[in-house]
Amino acid sequence: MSEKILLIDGHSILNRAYYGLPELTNSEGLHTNAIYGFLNILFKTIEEEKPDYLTVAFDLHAPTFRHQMYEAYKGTRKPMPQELREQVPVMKDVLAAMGVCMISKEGYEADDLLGTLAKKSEEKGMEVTVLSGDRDLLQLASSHICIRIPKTRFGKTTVEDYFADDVKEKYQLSPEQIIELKALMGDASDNIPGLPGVGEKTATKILLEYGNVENAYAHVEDIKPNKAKNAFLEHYDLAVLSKKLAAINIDSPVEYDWESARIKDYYTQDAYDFFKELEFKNFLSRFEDTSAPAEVEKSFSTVTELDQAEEIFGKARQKPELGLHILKENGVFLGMGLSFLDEEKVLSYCFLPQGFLTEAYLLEQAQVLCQEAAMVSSLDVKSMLRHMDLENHTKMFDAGIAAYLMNPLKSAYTYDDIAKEYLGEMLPAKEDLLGKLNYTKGMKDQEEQAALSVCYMAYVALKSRKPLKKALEGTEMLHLFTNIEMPLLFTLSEMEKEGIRVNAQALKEYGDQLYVRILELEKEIYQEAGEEFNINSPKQLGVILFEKLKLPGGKKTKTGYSTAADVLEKLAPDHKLVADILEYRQLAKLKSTYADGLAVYIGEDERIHSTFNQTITATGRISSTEPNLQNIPIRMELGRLIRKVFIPRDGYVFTDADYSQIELRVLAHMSGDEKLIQAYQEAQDIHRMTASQVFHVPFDEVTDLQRRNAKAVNFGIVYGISSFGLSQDLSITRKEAAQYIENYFETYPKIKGFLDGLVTEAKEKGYVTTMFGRRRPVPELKSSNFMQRSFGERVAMNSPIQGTAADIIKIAMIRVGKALKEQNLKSRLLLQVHDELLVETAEDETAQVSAILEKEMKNAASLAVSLEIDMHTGSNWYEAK
DNA sequence: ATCCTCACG
DNA sequence: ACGTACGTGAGGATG
Repeated sequence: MSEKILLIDGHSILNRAYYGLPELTNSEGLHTNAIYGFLNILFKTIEEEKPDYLTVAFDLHAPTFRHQMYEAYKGTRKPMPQELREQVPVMKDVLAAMGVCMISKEGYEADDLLGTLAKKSEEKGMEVTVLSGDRDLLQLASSHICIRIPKTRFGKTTVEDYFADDVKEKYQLSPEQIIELKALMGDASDNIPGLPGVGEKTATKILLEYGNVENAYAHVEDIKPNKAKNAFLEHYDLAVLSKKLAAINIDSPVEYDWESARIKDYYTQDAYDFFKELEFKNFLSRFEDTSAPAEVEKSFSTVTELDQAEEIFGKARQKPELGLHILKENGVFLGMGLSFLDEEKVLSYCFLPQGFLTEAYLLEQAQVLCQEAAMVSSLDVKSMLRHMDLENHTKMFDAGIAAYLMNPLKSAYTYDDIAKEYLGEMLPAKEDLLGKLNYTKGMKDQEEQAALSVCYMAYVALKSRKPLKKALEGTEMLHLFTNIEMPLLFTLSEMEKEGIRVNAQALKEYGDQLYVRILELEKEIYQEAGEEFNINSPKQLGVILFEKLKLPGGKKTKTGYSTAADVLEKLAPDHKLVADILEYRQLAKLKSTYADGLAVYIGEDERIHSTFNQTITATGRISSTEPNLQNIPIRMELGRLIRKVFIPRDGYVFTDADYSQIELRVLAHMSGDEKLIQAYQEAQDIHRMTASQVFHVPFDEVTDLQRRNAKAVNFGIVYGISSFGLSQDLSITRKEAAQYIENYFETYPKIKGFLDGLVTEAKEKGYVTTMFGRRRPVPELKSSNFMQRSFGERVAMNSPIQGTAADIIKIAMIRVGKALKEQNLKSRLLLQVHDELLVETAEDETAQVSAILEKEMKNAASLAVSLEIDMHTGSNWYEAK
């Protein structure tokens, strides 16, 4: 069998990969998507073709012989974007580390080198594959030279193969005629001029008839489309030049030794280090044998036998420090990871619920371990607490929360990420081990891999504790972690376990009522529109409103017309159809998200147990999911009625307390603006006071409009003021909005200084902080994009305010929970909605609960202004607000 | 999977 | 000139 050589057009493939793949960077901010894509295509091709030789050709910056021929050739390719340019030298280094042969030559393009090598290799009797994104190369195709053109679209790569016959089939022309084709039609991307008015169609026709440019010119009078004939007469010299430009030089003076291109083992240590640095985890698995041995010995094993398990648990109970993870998916227990240090060796086990190793037994053992160990670390302590009753122990360490505090912008805190960042170890991620399988399926089909993943979780939890603690110390967040986040975790766990009672019957009736009206509206809308369509489809609705009925409003979103409420509201007064659609939307939302949506979460205990997530938001707030109980309607009366289905257990009432303008008070404190502080000390109605001071009118003469405007400005300040945003909100001009803002800053002079200071600080340090030291990085401030940068500025202004308010209510929650227990009350904290706490209060404890809420919420932080709350009791959530 | 819309603070 | 208010989660449509 003849030998095979693979030749690659380096820049062309990098280009393809760059534009075909989404942006990708490693932790250092180096762009890596082109390199990643290149390697992907390289590995894939090598695996498919199994070549004996490999060479990558790169262009140099030096001018080529084409420049001497044609002045305009200079401007050729459009300039490379910086994000791609920076990847080129790294790509070459990676290839060098892999021992891949590379060539380039002054005065010649990669095409010419590839053409020369392809032809020479063919002469030596080899099978040749040329990999390039450039169709120019098709002229090289023969029965032994295959041109492969990868196409990357939406992350998927398909490859088109061209031997000589394939070129003929696709273009009706021989490979050599591709040069003629280019000469006639030109190539914009290569800056090759063509004949005006001659495209691919005409060019192909001419070539089928006359074979080549010269012969066509000889018969120029017969050339069919008059336009082409004239173009030929006028610009024949141009076509001849273009032909020379398009022709690949297959006789470049390259010195090339095939032996140096022979494929060796490219899984070298150097390459491994590179892949690690670039964070190409998928590729690292190719380096099984050459991977660096870890410093500490590790062992990962799966346990399914009772006697084995008992021995391990016995050993673990002697250990001071454990890593633990309980794996549950969709409410099903799938396994338990346990890790500890044993004679300089880290042992990690995954216990699977099989035979005598029942779920109950394993969880019981886990609880015992948690009670007896001096320190237990886990990636998610709260999920563990679901299965066990633990007092608020200070010996628990939540590595997920620690990693979140270090960088709250990540979308997840997985063991492989934490290992990479805090242990410097590259562990295969869940996706590497199981692909797209979830753990439930993974445990069935790939038990070993899934179990290994569980081992890693316990292992990373154990090992990352100290580095994470160090990192928290170094960023002055250890106090925040130890005294706020960790205790809060226990409070949140209790809230989740407690749940909130919901009247399923009432909820059903509410939904049924909505449905009656929805059907009515649907009928009317179809009539008014003159046809039936899906009202829930913004696309279809846009066509009906703005094309069929030609209502004003035009385009707005990328994909078509905006049908958002603020757009429709402008049309509603004049068009009943639009008003009906708005009402329909409102009802449909209430029914799908709330009436129907909540019903499925009601448990056997009549209660809904939401999950409160502590590691989601960028600012430090908590979030609520499955279901979200932090966005239950209240602003519109019809929606607000839903709150009547949230009821306390028998013999209890609800006590609801919410902070009054906590964010504005935080702003007053943090800025130290005396005028705003004073305003809070004097007035109950801060918005009226603001209006009075900003618009220079006596307090009692402030009009409703003035108050409304002042309120909007107050909001705007907290959001990171911009005149545009304010103008949108108030439907005024930007100029007017800017005037309001200016007046505001004149009235409260220190606010501007404070907000500007936050932006400056963020630019200098790269992050902003809350009163309690919580950090939020603001990488957007470094962006070259104006929009992104402006966003960064608003974030820098808003996050310390929103985040400090979040810190304060977290402190209040911990203290309220603690006080309820210490006073031996039956009442329990159920929900937190950012500035509001809801307590299920035993009827005979209402006074104590009110006192606790009042005291703990008001005293959670000591500010220059007082923290005030509004408090209500009621027999359901509607009544308690 | 991603967009649009809309519910809350 | 750019094209937005800050922070979330969920449902439905659509590719």
